[in-house]
Amino acid sequence: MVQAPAQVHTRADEAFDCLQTAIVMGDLAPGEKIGEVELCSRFNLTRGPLREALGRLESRGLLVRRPHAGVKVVSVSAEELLELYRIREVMEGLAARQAAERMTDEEIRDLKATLDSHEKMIDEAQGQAYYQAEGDYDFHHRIATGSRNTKLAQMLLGDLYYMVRMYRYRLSTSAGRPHMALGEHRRIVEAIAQRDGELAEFLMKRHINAARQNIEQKIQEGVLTI
Amino acid sequence: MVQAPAQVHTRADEAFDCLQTAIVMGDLAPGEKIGEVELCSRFNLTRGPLREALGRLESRGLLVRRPHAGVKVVSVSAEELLELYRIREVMEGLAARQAAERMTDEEIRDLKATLDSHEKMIDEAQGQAYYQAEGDYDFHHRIATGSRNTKLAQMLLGDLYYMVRMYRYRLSTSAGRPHMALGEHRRIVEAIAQRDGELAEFLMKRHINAARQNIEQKIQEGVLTI
DNA sequence: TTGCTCCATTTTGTTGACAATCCGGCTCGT
DNA sequence: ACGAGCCGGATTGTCAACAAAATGGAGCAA
Repeated sequence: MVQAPAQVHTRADEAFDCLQTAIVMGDLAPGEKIGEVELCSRFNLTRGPLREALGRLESRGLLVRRPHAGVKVVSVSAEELLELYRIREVMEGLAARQAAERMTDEEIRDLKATLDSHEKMIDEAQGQAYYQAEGDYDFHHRIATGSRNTKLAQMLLGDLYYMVRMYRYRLSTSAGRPHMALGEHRRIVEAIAQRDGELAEFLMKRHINAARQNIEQKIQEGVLTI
Repeated sequence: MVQAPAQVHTRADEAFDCLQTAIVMGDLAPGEKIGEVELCSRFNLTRGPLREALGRLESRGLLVRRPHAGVKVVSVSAEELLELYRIREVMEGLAARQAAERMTDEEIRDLKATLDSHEKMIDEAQGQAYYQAEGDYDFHHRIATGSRNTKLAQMLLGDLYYMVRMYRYRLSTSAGRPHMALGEHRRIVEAIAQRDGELAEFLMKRHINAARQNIEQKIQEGVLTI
């Protein structure tokens, strides 16, 4: 979807991608228990590759599987969603620090350009928070890969983001935050451009902390029901 | 092995555990390419469950798989091992902080008792750094679960520790560090007992940072060849 | 009526065989 | 002699049928 797979030749990879996007997009509701044969008919697969993909998904924590009892999409509680942001805070803080130390000048230029395009998108489609959500993901994606920390990027991109995005589609970010978030992004990039890792880490942690508090507030207001 | 699986009924789980421990213990050398049928005969399995386990292992980053070309155990470079410690630093720092806020009094008592038994083990089998390594793992394991952060514990226990342990068996920790590490552990537990999350986080980060520097130094000395 | 037990159906777990793909060695041409 | 193309063997990916286990309902007893 957003992360173009190099080449998906095998059926199992195909099944994996299909299921993953289906879960993230909400086509498969959290807590929903699904039979293997139904999934096979829905995605035109046989059970062999499907089971392999199921194993991968389970290992990533997107679904749980009880022996002989079937699989069901994982349902994350409000508390667990907030915990996810706590993890993001420290991990992306590290990513920002390492990105400041290791990103190439060209990557930093691209990053700035990305922010410019995000700003245009926000201005054009104001209120359409969806684009902001995608843009936000794009920003954090670049920082993660820019850290040159293979495992860190793998954990952020492969584990955390999918779980977060799973809820992004449901709870489009609040109206006021896109502009604020963009400003925070700009300051982070500035710190990276100045190769100030410590500052970049601090700003990134504060940025994600703000996002978490935003969600927390909405939950307390009863706007968000998870 | 060290983590008794609740109940491994399915063959795929069995295969997963076998392969995982085989990789961690070094029975399957990093970079070694292995055929599916050979694995089947070695662990008395059929290819179905094996492939499912292989998918899970790949998803966890313990082995890589090229379509139609076979699987090979992942080989981590020295730089990547150090990067792993950087990730541990921030994640376990968070775990320590949350553990200080959320562990029950009983869990803290158990944690102290664990340290006492570690001390005895170190005194009895001095030089035998192996026990220390296991004890160290046990300590960090308890902190991770004590954080009450499901995903955090899952990522630490399911992803990072296995990769770290993969090298622990090869590069038994240096002679002097066990005693020092134990002292650091004690101070961390003290901070947790006082419910001082901030201090616990700081101490844990410094503890892991020290371990990282220890490894880094040994690599530069040429003692460690990875 | 309520609870338990037993049974049948459905679903999962497993197996072995089949088809597609890649790697190594060989032959042939220049 | 050296490189390119080709073929055979082996290995992986896929499939459909078989066996085991659990859920749900029906029947019976209290």
